[in-house]
Amino acid sequence: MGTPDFAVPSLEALAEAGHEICGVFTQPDKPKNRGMKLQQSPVKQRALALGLSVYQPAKMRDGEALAILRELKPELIAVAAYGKILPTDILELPRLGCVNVHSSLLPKYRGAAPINWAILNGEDETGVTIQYMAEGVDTGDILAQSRTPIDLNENAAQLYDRLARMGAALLIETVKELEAGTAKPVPQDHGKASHASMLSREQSPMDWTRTARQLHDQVRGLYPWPAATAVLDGVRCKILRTALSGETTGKSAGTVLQGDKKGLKIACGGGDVLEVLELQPDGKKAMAASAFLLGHPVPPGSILTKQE
RNA sequence: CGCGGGGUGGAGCAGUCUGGUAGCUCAUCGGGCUCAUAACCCGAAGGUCGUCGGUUCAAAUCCGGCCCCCGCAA
Repeated sequence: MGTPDFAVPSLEALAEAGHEICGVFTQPDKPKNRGMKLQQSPVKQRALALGLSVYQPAKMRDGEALAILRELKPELIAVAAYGKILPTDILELPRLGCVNVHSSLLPKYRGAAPINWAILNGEDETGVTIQYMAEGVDTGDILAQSRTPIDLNENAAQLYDRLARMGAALLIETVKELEAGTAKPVPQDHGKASHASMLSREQSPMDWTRTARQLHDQVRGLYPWPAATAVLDGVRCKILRTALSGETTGKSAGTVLQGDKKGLKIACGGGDVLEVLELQPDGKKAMAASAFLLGHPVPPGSILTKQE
């Protein structure tokens, strides 16, 4: 059971490992994007390509999903970013249980957007966890965990891909242990739990009174959606990539220190300096900050303010 | 028919409303200056203005069709 790109490597890994996949559950096709065209989830697309049976129940609690699962008689249910909460009767159905691939080091960052929040909070390490599923979201016993450092310039999309692959590999190992009966579930330390809520566009506007590091983390953590944003020369831009210049300045936060073909440097809170490398104006493609500046002068001394 | 922005030398933009020699910044090439330079000065090359058709003496500009890119909303 899964829906977005994150779940695809796990699906592929299970298939490659030779497991019999009796059914793939994913969210129903939904109207998305320009034109509101109906769109299949990445998991559905991959599953169909693999010739697997796909099920897309609208609800998990109305008995329909349960009926399907009773028919399929799975030994194990593996879940990765499915986007639906499974009721107890489903959790108790498979002989080997229900396991979930979660992209954080549980009990930290339970919930919807663990990868983004790890970066937003400036963590230097994260990982993936395979857990038994319990009634509370991401509260189940831990079966396996794998850690990885977060590079200072890695963005959420890059980390997302890495963790998706790590998660898939760890899932396969864990399934092997479950089959062999050697798995050792460990309860979470609930006292250390934290929650990673869904992202929203309200987190996008950059507040230049924050430190360069905080803004850098915001840019990386919100990439590619909803993305950090700033207004330059009256144009709203997604700020896609930044760098910590390492310089310091006495100018007040939000002051443009340099805005030419060599780059765009802005004073942040605490006298730190953030360099904007790549951005995307509304209605345009992503471009280097220096390219944007050729047609949109942002002279040194200008003051950037937080967008409404 | 969800809402909206855009396609102009290699890059980013102006020009379109109020048709009449296609402009700016950067990059490129040549020359100069300099101990030197990614800096500065002089000069040059480079564009079927997305595409098809219409109106007109004349269309980047006005009208209509089509293609492509992107933001929002979901």
